[in-house]
Amino acid sequence: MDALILAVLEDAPLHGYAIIEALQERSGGTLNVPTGTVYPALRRLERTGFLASEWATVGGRKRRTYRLTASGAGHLAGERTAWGEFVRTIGGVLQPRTES
Amino acid sequence: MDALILAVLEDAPLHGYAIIEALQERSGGTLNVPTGTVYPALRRLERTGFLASEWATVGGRKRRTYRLTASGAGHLAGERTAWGEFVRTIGGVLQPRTES
DNA sequence: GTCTACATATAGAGAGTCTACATACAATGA
DNA sequence: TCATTGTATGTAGACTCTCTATATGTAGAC
Repeated sequence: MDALILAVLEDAPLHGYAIIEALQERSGGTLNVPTGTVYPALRRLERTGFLASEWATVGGRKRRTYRLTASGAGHLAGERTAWGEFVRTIGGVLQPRTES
Repeated sequence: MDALILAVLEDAPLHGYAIIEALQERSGGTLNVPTGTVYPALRRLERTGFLASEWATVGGRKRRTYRLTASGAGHLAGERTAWGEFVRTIGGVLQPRTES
């Protein structure tokens, strides 16, 4: 989850609600992330220093806009590598053994 | 985790300890699953009906050998499909956007 | 006699996700 | 005018899974 959020914030800063929409769009509607997952995750990522946030008011609505920090970008790079290794490992174990 | 266990039991029935070794072997040593993960998982899978077990004594040591049920095999097939979709979805979101 | 490998199992901590709820403003439509 | 839908943030509590640590016991090697 954390890596996904960092990934959508890589291109441009977004607020929580927009992040949820971005995740849905990028996944072709597959990913349906509830607010109870995203908002705690954002706070967690900010506390860790991977994100920074600012309040803004747009059209009478308050938004908390998050942006990726340098630290967060570095972490994202590591997560991408780890994801690739993870997929290879799990895929290798899950793969059916041919009997011959 | 559950799918990984089902996968290693697809070829032949194994007992808990052997499952841990099989997971390590298949992953090239990457996967190091502690007993506190495997044994509860095995009981869970048996309770669900995906596995069945029998006690055996080999060389003075007691073994509980688990085998895949038909239900478990069906579940494994579904999990493999789900894994593929999951990888595509996450990979798609995680993938860096080229700016052009 | 002690250490390592084999073998199973549980208790409790920790972390993350989900459901459900609470709040509030804007815009649309009946 | 009032209800509904969409935008927007957030928390509480339940739930599930994984991990660490611990407990127990046998077999074989040194």
